[in-house]
Amino acid sequence: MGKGEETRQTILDEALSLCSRIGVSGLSIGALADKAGMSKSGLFAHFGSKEELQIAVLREGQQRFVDTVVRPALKQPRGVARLRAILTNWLDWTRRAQLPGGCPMNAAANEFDDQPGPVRDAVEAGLADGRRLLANAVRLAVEAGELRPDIDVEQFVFEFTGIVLVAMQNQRLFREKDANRRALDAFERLVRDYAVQQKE
Amino acid sequence: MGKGEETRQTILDEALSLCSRIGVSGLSIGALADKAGMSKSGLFAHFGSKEELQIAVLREGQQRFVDTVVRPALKQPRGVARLRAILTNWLDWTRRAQLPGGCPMNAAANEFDDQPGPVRDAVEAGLADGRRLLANAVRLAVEAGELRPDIDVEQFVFEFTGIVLVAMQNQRLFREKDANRRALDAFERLVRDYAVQQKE
DNA sequence: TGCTTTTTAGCACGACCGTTCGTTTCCTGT
DNA sequence: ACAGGAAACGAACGGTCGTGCTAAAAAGCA
Repeated sequence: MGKGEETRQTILDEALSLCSRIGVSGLSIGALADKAGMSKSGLFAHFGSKEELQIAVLREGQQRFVDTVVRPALKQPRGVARLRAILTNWLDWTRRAQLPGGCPMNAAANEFDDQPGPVRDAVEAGLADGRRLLANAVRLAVEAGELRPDIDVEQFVFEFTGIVLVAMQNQRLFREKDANRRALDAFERLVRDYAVQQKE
Repeated sequence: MGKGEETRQTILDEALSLCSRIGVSGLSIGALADKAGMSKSGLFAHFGSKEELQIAVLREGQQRFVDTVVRPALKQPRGVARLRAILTNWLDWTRRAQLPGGCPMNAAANEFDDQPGPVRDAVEAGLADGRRLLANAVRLAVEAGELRPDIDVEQFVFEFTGIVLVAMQNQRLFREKDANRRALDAFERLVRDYAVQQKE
């Protein structure tokens, strides 16, 4: 890895942590350059525009999400266990990934849902990736015989995502300690409803 | 209502619609003054600081939320019907309230959850109000004999909020037409699980 | 080593930011 | 109609924004 790639990576690390606190649009090149210990223009040269920087940061965040949430969950067997692992990993992935300010992608989704352009496209693509991934895990649970074959996968993903979103809001805004427990309870209820009939 | 109050109100209307698109922190006094057709300093005088403006906007948004979502739902009888009305009103309240850019309070919740200060406090207080209100409606449904007496009210509110959050993200970011249907389906499942036993 | 390419710094730019101040215009009550 | 106060304005402030341009420094390679 050449010098360029190296500093680019440290910039992205710093940018990710900064933007987790103040958001993707709040991220400013000057402030980021200070954090990274280099000049504005030197940093700028790595990306060419602020938009490119924002997109690069989101991509970096997504990769770290995969590394922190998805990959470890693959060690669980296919089915509900893996879904549960995804949930629990997801619930505190920002802490484990050293992003004290919350999920950058989620923040970006709220900031850019009304601002057409490449950044919004990147956010949409990123979240769509997550949905596909989740849908796959649900289908595996069906194949494993743990969830009903006639399940509406998209509906399951919808409700699963809702649990994650409200848990994050509760723990981030209200600093509630039991948000994760509530999320798990909701998950178990969700699974119970969509589980294969044990006998009527 | 004196002249001052009058223009202050038109400013807040304009500010609310603007901030629904670009967020509370993205709201700039210059841009807002242009929209309102007055000078920066003239507008500024009404609030004294940007922070005060932001808080005033959030308060205005909250009142409009009550007028658009809560008040109409009170026409429904206490119980599940009223809860369902709250949900359906909530799902498209930003359209009916002429806020094309989504719920300002939710946007602010994501922007300010890491930025201590009066604005964050206002957001937290506002959302806490909503939770209390929702919890009350749930308790009325219990009293009406439609939900189990041993229900965990906070848990119900938690899951209800999750449904709303994911529905909004889906309709705003993915422009999905069936987000509302999915939300209603999820709601009915929620209610079914917590309904009084019809007979075992 | 020297040479070429890549990477970084310095500086300046126009634009916009929130805010202050002094002035002018408008409204209101008598 | 007029005085007094409220409301709006225009100009300016110190800053920061993103973005170019040019030169120096560093890195990679012969």
